[in-house]
Amino acid sequence: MGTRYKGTEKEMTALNAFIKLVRAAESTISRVNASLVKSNLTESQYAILDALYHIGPLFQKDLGNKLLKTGGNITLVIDNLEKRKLVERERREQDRRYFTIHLTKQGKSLFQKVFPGYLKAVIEEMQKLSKSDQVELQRLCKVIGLPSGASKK
Amino acid sequence: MGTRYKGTEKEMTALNAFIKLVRAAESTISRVNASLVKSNLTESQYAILDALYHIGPLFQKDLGNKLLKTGGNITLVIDNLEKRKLVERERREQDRRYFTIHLTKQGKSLFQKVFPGYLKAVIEEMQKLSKSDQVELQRLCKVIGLPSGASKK
DNA sequence: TTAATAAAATTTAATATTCAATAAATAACT
DNA sequence: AGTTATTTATTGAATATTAAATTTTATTAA
Repeated sequence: MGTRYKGTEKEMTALNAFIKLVRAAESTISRVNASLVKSNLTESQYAILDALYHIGPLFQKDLGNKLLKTGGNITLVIDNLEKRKLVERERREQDRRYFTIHLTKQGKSLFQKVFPGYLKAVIEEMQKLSKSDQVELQRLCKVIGLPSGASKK
Repeated sequence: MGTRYKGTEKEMTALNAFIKLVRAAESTISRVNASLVKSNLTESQYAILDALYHIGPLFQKDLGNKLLKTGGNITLVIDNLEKRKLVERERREQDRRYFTIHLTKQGKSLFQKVFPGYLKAVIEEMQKLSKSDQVELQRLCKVIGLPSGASKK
């Protein structure tokens, strides 16, 4: 496993930690996503429905920030969701640059149908770790996820 | 942070661990990938050059398995690398279904130019954690990354 | 040996993703 | 007011990604 590169111990530790982190995330995501196949939702589409359901209507800009995606990407995924009438764009009258995206009745209903299976898949993945290890993983990932130099004032 | 969903403690722990894992991986990847911009390599292209450099020539099938990508995807990324003359396909005479992919001189040279910066970026990311925490992260991710039911005989 | 099966790679169609350029609307400034 | 700058969203071009169908080659079975 890990890298074949032979370097200093410090390099090897960092490289192996990075590789295992990325692998763990990617393989877990792909298994969890299998729960979305039945409803013909992609991961990106699901992520948007999830945000809208649990947070409420959002601007495209906010969705992009939350999901770490570019504006162009959000535009297209919203387009595809809108074609299926799962979400709607609504122009904001106070500031017409914004579109508020909200779930339609069908979008809400589809999400409610899909979420339990998604949650179940996540739990199945995470239960490979004890509860305390899951908490430990949260701690480590929280640090790693911070933007570089976040500790600087 | 974490999910807005309100469920049982077990659900919340699993969901938050999953979300933080995915976030940590994605945000780290995007920062590390910034080191590839100068050389006009995408993440996928870099991953293939890396594998070929550190492991040696591989069949497309092997690359797909190693990188967790489909055959169709590998075909296209190899196409794009081949256009830039960074890799070459070589038909295997013993079994003409296979192509051996190997680095060209230019591919090897480009990789050698890019790798130090990539490694530096990885180290910078991982040094947010102490060495022992990096090792701990490896341990947790190794478990998480295993296929579900891997413990079953 | 022929027929069926399997395996590696390619192609096609659909969606995703980024970056860069553009359009439209608002905000800020003189 | 009028110009400039900023912000949100869209578009276009390039690459990525998957799933499913197809092609080519090799293996197995009858």
